Amino acid sequence: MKNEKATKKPVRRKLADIRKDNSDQILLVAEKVFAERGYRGSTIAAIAEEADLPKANILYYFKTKEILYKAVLGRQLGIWMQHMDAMTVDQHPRDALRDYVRNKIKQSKDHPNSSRIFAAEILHGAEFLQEKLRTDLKDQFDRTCEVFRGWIAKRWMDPVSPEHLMFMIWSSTQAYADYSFQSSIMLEKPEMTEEDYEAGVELITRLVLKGCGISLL
Amino acid sequence: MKNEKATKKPVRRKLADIRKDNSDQILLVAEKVFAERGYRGSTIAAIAEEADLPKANILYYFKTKEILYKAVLGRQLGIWMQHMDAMTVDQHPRDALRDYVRNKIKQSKDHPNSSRIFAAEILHGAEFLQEKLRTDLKDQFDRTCEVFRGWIAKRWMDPVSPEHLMFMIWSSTQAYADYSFQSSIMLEKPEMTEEDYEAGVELITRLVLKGCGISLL
DNA sequence: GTCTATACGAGGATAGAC
DNA sequence: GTCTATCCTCGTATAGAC
Repeated sequence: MKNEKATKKPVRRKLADIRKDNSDQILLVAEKVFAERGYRGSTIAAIAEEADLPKANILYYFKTKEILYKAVLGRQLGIWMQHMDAMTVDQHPRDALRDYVRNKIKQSKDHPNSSRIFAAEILHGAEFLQEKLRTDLKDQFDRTCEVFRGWIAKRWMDPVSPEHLMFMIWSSTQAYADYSFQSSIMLEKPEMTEEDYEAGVELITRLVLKGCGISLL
Repeated sequence: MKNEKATKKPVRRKLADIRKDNSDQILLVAEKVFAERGYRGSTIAAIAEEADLPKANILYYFKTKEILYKAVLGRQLGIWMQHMDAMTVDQHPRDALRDYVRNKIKQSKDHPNSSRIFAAEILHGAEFLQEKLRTDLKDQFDRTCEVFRGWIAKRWMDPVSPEHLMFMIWSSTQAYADYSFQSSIMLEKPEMTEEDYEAGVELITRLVLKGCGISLL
């Protein structure tokens, strides 16, 4: 066994574990900072301070700021897409769409930072994310559009454009993360409540279902 | 022959006009750069280069980068809100909402930069815009919600939440500017066409009207 | 593996010539 | 009103002690 002498820790932890814990912690903090201030607005110093570590330590784990940012993006892509997959052509669109809208808004509530990072990234041309959009997201998008087409073929919903329906659901649900600062100002409260999100779910579900000719019951 | 007044412009123009022309030109270019790269990502050098002027000239007209950015924001707020005002309680919601959606998407198409600047600003906490949101936009928002309530009272539409309906219309129409990079990737085209915007108008109008119990005819 | 000190470059802002 | 040269701060990244 090598390097046994090197460990000063009383607890026996593999170096790989320490590394993973620390880099997970950094990723978590970086996600928050990037979401709040954007890629260029975020400084390594700010991330370091938030993580309560010296600057150099951040760069020990992630060699450059760009590498760290891409790591954050990559980690979030799965979270961001995970619910699209749940819709299948065998389900009735009433249930599938209702669940999707609910889950997507719940995600906006629980992980607003993932959503904001993606939104900012796309807004500015998806410089770092373009390739993943063209592959991962595009595949998922096509599969989901295919499900919508299946429902239309079964006469379970009206023949609306699957692509634009998807855009509408994405944007209106994401708004509950991306524009929540604005929404809470309009609603005159310090921040959105559970009831506000619930009202959003209800309204969007209603518009989608009735709009596509699917009865609500 | 030495052109005796070569240093001066041959056309007699007031200094005030020169100033206005130049600052207008700078604002136009700055709008583009800020939209593409965000506030912190934009450099005065980049704006100067795009405007084909030296750096110092930009700062002669706008003392600081922040002042320039706020000028851009202020200039766009009107454009961004102008169509909300057009909806009145006397109109039938079928016509008013259809026109609003159409105009809002047209705006996303014609002025994508205004929309992107606002979206980025709000995403990151509306640091520079918060006051204007609390006053100008909030007032307009309240008036429009009041119009919706009037329609509901007249039984012209179902009793849906005016606030969340507004959020839904804002976000889904704005997406045609903010997320157009993503949308065009999903649609597998270099950029969105006239027909794509038209399909968006149609889908959103349909969902809003049918969703609120307003007949389409 | 952790941290201090520092090199180095980018970018905002200013002085002052023309 | 226009522009060159320059200052200076801030932020990334590295070297090297512990």
